[in-house]
Amino acid sequence: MTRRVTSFDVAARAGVSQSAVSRVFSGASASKATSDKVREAAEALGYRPNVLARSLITGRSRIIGMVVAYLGNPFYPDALERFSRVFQDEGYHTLVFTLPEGAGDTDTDRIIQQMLDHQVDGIVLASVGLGDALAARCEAAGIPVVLFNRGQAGSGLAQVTSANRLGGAKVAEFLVAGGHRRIGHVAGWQGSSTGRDRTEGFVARLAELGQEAVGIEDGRYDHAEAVRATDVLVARGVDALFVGNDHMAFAVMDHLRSALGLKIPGDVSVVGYDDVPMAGFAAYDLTTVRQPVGRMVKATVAALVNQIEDKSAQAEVTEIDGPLILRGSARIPEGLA
Amino acid sequence: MTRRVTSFDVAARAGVSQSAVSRVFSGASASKATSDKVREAAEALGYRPNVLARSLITGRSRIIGMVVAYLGNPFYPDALERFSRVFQDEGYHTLVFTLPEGAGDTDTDRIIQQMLDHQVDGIVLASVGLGDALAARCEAAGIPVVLFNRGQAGSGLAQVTSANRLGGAKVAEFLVAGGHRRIGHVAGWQGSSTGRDRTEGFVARLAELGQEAVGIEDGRYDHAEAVRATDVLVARGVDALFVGNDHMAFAVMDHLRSALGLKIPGDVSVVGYDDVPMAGFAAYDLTTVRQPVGRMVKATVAALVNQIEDKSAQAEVTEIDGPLILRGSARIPEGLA
DNA sequence: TTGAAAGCGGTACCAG
DNA sequence: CTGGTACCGCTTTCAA
Repeated sequence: MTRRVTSFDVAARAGVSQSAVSRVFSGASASKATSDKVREAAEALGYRPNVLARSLITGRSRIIGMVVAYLGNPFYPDALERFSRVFQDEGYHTLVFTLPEGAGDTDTDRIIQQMLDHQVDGIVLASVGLGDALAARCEAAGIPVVLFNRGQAGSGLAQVTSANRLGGAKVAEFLVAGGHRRIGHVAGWQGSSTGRDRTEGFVARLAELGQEAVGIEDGRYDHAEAVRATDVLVARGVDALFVGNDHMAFAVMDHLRSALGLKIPGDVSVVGYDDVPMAGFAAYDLTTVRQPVGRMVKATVAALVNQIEDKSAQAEVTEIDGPLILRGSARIPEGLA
Repeated sequence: MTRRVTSFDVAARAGVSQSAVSRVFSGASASKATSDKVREAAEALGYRPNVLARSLITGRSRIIGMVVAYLGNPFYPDALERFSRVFQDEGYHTLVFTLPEGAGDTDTDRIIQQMLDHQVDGIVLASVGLGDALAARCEAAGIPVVLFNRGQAGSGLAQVTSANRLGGAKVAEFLVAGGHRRIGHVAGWQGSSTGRDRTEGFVARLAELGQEAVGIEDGRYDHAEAVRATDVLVARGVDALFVGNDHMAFAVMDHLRSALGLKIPGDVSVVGYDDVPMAGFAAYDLTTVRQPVGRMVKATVAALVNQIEDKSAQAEVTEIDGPLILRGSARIPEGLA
């Protein structure tokens, strides 16, 4: 293990000052002649600037802290993968923290603390709430935070979601147009903005169409809960089910078919939300609402980078709109889909 | 945004030297009196040591670089989650890199380079090969590498896998004991040690039991390929299928049922490998081989930390053994399961 | 044990 | 544009 090559080594070999080397690699002004000499020497020596030293003085680490909670829901690995890639393209790197199952404020606190210790330039919280105290700490430290796929009213935090209310409304339209008159709803966790918004949009549009849900049960984004909710709704004789997210929807369809012996579609139509990769399976050929994950991720990154680079930038609340595509095996109404 | 509190501030307030503060926080020798004064002052000021500065001088960042390739396969998000947690417990943090679909050596090269730039203390490659040149670079930089869930013969790299050969053999026993005589195999990618080993163990034990597979097709860990392979094998009249991993197995079962209209079990039994969370679905109540993910992760972390802390430690090849549990909906032989 | 001082490897401001 | 120099915040000898 040979000693690290430093900018001094490069300077010596190139016959310039160490400052010159620094300028060349930090993109500051330098004549072409100097630049060439330096690059050549660096190349020969295998020199790479020390990121730590740079961060120490500039005060920016080019590292983003990312907190993910539900990696069991295929939506998040997908998002994580995109994040890491997009950040990389922007010259940032991703320090990942996962939150235990029943994590409390203490856990979140510790994690945030660790991020601050590492001088992250920004934080992405994927479906994780942030206590007001912590938000304040981040603000005091001057670290931008963006909430991904979850809003927090009045938090003053930047947040990116998709048009969940609109999505919920579309599902209502879809099912009603499909001739369903006994529609049930296995809701996403009502403690989350995402869950609430979808439900709200759904219920509101249903009412506009002169209908009311046969029943609404909170599935809490949990398989077992979703199954329980399904049983309740099936007992009330639903002919269609709107499930708060695909992860639950798979379990629900599975339960309907295997345990309850119902046909989908036929006995009951099911519509999910998220369009996670698994939706490709034939047996789970779910009618679903596509979330524009790609654009959500890009918007999140943009919002973060924006705040990092321009400290005066406002924390904005972004709602990604767009063609929420419905498709799949539910009884498809004419003119829709 | 107030200026960061430094060890000097704490020193001033505690009435000691800055060195004293440093010692207290780096666990070096200090009298109880000093220690108390310092801690109190630190507490009052909200002081936290600057990780970057510390890393710069110590040469250890306490950051692990982790490269993941197939986040689409539920096995990996699960592993990632465990890694991040176990590393956290050990006082390390996880910098995540994802590899694009058809990533070549260039991509891996760039990623490794970035890790080196960040002075990671160690690298975990989850199912990603590492070119010899790159391995050499890591070695030169004195950075330990551990291959997770994939071996690379003669690489001299530390690697952790489970007993894949044994697992494959157990599947052979299981299916034969279940009375199957026309067994097919949708293999895991034969370019991977994991895939090869499972297949080898399977084939060898089958031979010992006086049987031969009706057919072996490489599924390449890909849905479409697995489905294609399934068609081929079904055409040959298989009554049982061993699929190289659960991710493919779900697609295979799905195809068998939905497209081909076969009953599982009944027309054909299916055994997968990995025991990813989805296996809990009733319709996909897959008979599967459980990989001891938890222990694999712990072993990987241990191997890495070991090499980091004791530079003279050997890069070991670990094969996690243990009760590979078979279960699920396949035709279950007496005395097994 | 303790404090003073020398770095770790860069960046940024300075005068030239 | 260039080189000299202070400094980022901490760890680590070294004497005292």
